[in-house]
Amino acid sequence: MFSDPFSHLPRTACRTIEMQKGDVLFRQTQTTSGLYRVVSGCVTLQRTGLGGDTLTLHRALSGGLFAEASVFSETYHCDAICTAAGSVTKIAKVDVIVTMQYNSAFSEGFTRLLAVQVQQYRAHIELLAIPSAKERILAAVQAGYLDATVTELATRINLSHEACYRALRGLCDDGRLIRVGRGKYALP
Amino acid sequence: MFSDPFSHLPRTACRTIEMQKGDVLFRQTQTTSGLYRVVSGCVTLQRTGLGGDTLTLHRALSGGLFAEASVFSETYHCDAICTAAGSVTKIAKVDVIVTMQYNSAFSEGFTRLLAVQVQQYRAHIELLAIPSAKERILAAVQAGYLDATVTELATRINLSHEACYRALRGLCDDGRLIRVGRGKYALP
DNA sequence: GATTCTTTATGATCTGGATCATATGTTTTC
DNA sequence: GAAAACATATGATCCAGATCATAAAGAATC
Repeated sequence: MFSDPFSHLPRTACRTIEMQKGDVLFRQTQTTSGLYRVVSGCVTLQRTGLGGDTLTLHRALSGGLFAEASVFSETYHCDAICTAAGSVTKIAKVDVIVTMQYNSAFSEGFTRLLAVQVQQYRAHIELLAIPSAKERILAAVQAGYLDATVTELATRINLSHEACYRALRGLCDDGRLIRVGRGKYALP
Repeated sequence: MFSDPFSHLPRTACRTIEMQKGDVLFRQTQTTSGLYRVVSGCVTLQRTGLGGDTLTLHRALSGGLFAEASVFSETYHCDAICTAAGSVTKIAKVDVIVTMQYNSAFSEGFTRLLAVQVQQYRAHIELLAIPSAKERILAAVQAGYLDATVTELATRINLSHEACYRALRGLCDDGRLIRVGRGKYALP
């Protein structure tokens, strides 16, 4: 595993912000000032269309970054709203830009981090395209998605938890998965 | 719109490769030598698990890049198989690495390109999570997805074309979309 | 220009997953 | 330690989208 590229930044580059549900971190069209990492809680990125309808663009959870592209843009392209209380670390855009220019380890690390995310999102999109619940779950287990609760897995792959449990049982009946304990499954 | 960062590379960095269906561009565990852009045709990235099952990680179409992360890795993490005849441009890893270090316009452009892709994939994943066909299609039209055929739109958002057409009609009946022609729909 | 192929479009039927309902076991809260 | 909340798990029923079938229109090929 690779170290966090943001550790190359000056300590002053990172500022922790506490947030309550409903707090707005930034608004669309505001001048960009930084990117963020969620420490705890949840932040939803969304955009409001001309008709007033809200389009959700991302839900950033604990450990996840968001607004990376703001480094390259004058203004934010959406709103960031706290949807579960917690805290975020704001990483100052100025420091990111300067460090990118003068510290190649940071520059490379940041780019690598984005490239790996691209990989992961592409794979996830392919997985979501698998029509059958059973096959999708098997692929998800193979891809290492079952690292928390089964209900979280279900949500993550767009299934109800009932469908998820049933398919897990079906896969065990088929000998394609092994139930090693309550909520725990392994590949044979 | 931003220019292609790869235009900063020396001309010798890019090599066009013709491919037939079934051709292998690289194999998992092979030493990395470059990343690719699809000129025409289709390339599928896949990984074979211990059980012999194949997991599709990405389908790269015309204009799309793949194997960006190979720049940061010793070996390819999957196989790249041609699934529709055409050609790809192979971009030499060595040139990417060197240009990244000495040409900040390239470095920044490449990083931006990845950041924008992250944004787009995240938004796509949120869209795929919309349960109802009608709402998913409306969101897709709002997000600009209906830029080709309705059947392509349907596939892209994991719906059958029949469900897609029916939902489009429903949205028109509701006054939430306007049918401006055969296969053409606009927002009110 | 005729033929073939593809896209658009619709109706009927089927089905796999969603929803509803319930129970048990585990974890968290007080 | 008791109560509340949450995760795991299952059965029954429902339903929204998939599948099957068909037709018309438009694009591509010869």
